[in-house]
Amino acid sequence: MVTTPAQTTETTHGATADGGRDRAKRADAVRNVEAILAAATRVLATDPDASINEIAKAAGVGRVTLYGHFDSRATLVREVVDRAIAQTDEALATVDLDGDPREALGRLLEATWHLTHRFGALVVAGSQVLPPEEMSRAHEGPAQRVRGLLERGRAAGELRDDMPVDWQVSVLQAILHGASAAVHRGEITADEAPALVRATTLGALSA
Amino acid sequence: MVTTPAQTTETTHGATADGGRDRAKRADAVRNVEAILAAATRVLATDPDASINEIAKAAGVGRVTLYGHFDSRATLVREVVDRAIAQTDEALATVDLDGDPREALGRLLEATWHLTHRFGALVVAGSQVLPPEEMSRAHEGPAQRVRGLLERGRAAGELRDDMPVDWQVSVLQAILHGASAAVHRGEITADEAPALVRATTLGALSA
DNA sequence: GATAAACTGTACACACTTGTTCGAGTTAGA
DNA sequence: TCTAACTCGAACAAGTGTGTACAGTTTATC
Repeated sequence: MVTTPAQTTETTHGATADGGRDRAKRADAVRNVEAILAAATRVLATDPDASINEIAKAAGVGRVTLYGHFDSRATLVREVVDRAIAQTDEALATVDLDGDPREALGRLLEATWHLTHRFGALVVAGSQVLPPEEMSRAHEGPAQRVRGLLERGRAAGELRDDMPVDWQVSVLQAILHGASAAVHRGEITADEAPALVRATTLGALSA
Repeated sequence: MVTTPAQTTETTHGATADGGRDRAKRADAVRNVEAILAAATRVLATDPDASINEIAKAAGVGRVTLYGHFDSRATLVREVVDRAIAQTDEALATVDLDGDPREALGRLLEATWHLTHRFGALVVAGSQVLPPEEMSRAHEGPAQRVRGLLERGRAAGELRDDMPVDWQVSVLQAILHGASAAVHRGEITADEAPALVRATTLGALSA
């Protein structure tokens, strides 16, 4: 699902606020917004300090065009982080978390791995421009899903319950990010990563 | 062991290169160099983008004084990272890695945990200004120690050997950094961290 | 006590980034 | 076809950070 930014302020070269226009946004404008968001996601995932100029170039648009769609770098980063979290939540929503907790955890990890690898350092970029509560709130949906499954596994005696569940969520995230970093360093391949993440995480969390 | 920077270029206010002076560095200069290195370590461990100004203030010296001892921000960061790695290697050298591999791993993790928590994002700061090979080389000593122990545990059948040993080294590092981040977020305390790290890592790596 | 080493605040130059303005050209959609 | 939406390069302003120069002050060591 593609979300486009709500432009609530007038842009500098006369483009009106959404509320004031007689018709929907032009097709090339819609395409450019999507190109900017995709480029920002890609670039910020590996370099959270990337400039507006670098993002605009990666998107194939001018800086003024980017500013025509996003009020500031912070606005763009917020939009990109929100989209990533929404896509994560949406992808996790399709994962079957019923049945055996350990098998469900394996399925969850498979889905989550791809998202973590794709979004990488985006969280760092977000942390630099967004307040901590906003970042925390953004993460709550996906984290709650994971926590719910871990609670079920602990209650069933399949996952260890001698450590805080929030710590277990952190471990899961740490292993996922570590796998992404290892792929970037060339130590493992992206194909090998899911199985390694699954085996390692299940080993760490199993009763 | 304190290492001081080798000043191979003349500084702006006439201080000569080490080779050219008739006597050792003054005591207050030695003290300032140590203050700068300690401040840089502390500041960069939590904010890898910290400016020269922030580091100088934290060290209680002027910016020009800092530039008197270090040619550039990159030079300072390199020195700080090298010191951290040397201190890590030195601390690990005192850990008894003989006997039962799992127990030895527990002792290694206890020592490593403190270092990881202390140095935190220093690695990020280093990665931003140093070439990848240099960062890799810097890590080789400590990583080799860990790898050696893991190989021994694998050969003894105590640690799982169905995954690459370099991946296991990455997992160990990921869990350590994850624990440090969890302490910073207030999810666990620094006192709880060692036991959690030990239990989780042994779970993840045990046969 | 003398003197060189060391420190410091101020100022400057340069580079980069963010955000804005302008005027001209292009494009999409009615 | 017409026109408003949209794009864009150039230029500008402001801010930040890095690194250098200067001149005066302070400190340590012989």
